[in-house]
Amino acid sequence: MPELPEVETVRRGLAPVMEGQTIVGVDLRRKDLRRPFPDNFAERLKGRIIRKVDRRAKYLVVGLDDDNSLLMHLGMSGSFRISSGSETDAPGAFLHKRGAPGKHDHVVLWLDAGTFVTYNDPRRFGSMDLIATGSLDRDGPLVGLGIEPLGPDFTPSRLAALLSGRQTSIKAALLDQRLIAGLGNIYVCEALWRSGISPLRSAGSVAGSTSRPFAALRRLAVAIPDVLMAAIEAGGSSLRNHSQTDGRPGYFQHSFDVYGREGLPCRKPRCRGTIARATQNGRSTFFCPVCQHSFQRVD
DNA sequence: CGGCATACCTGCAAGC
DNA sequence: TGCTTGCAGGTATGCC
Repeated sequence: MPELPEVETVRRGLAPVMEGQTIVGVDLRRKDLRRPFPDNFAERLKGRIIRKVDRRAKYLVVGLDDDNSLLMHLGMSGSFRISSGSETDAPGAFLHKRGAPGKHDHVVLWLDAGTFVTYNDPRRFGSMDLIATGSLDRDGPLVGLGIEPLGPDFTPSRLAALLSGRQTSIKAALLDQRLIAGLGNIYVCEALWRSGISPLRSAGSVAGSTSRPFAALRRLAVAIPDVLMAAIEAGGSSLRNHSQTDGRPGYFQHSFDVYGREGLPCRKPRCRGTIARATQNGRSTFFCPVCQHSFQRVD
């Protein structure tokens, strides 16, 4: 998936075409993604006016005029496509016009401006839920999510407090959505590389104390929002399954500094290291063993 | 509770 | 060329 920058890029693509629109038709092409769709999902969406398209961590939060919110997660391979039909088209007509629907087109929303918003997700790790907007902090998938790495709460002392005392690796801690919500495997690797921190170190050893965070922690607290914002500015990143809402294949994959660069030279100025790959918690980690120092390992 | 492995699903690239 | 294998950005669950 799409990590935070990709979801934000999708949000920016969807908001101008969806906000203020009425959902006049819903084509549910299967009964579930990762989980079943909510009961009467299509019926509950039909006729609703879309107020706002927001984002929380990696979730899209679509506020509706009946005070419910449509929560959508793109999983590993979800993407949206926007296309235009005509006012007299029904959702089915759109599919006929285009010939056979795309193989993994699971949901089509038909908006009253004649726009079709199609959700495609080959691996079906995505999800869609309807939750009362007033209960989002008590009910549904947003419950328990950690702080937004681009939000005002994301400060060095807050980050130190979240990480201090933890024996798990800094890599695993940054991936834990209950602590910080929105980072994924790519941007954790990138942020640790920028900060010169080994992904193998324990989270607690990076943090220092809340009142006096270590220098490495302070570098990390800068690198995380920096790398996310750079990716958003670049249009979000895209690997093989992700695409922007207009169908262009995406964008940032050639500008990763460490992710996917095993065996290639480290890009830090004056560093002569070679990017290595390790496995942590079953996932690939890319790092430079020379400039990302490895003392206090978690092995 | 913390930390880790595993499962979910399909597509693709690499290797034989 | 065709088959098999491993790997992929996600979260949820269960086990110790």
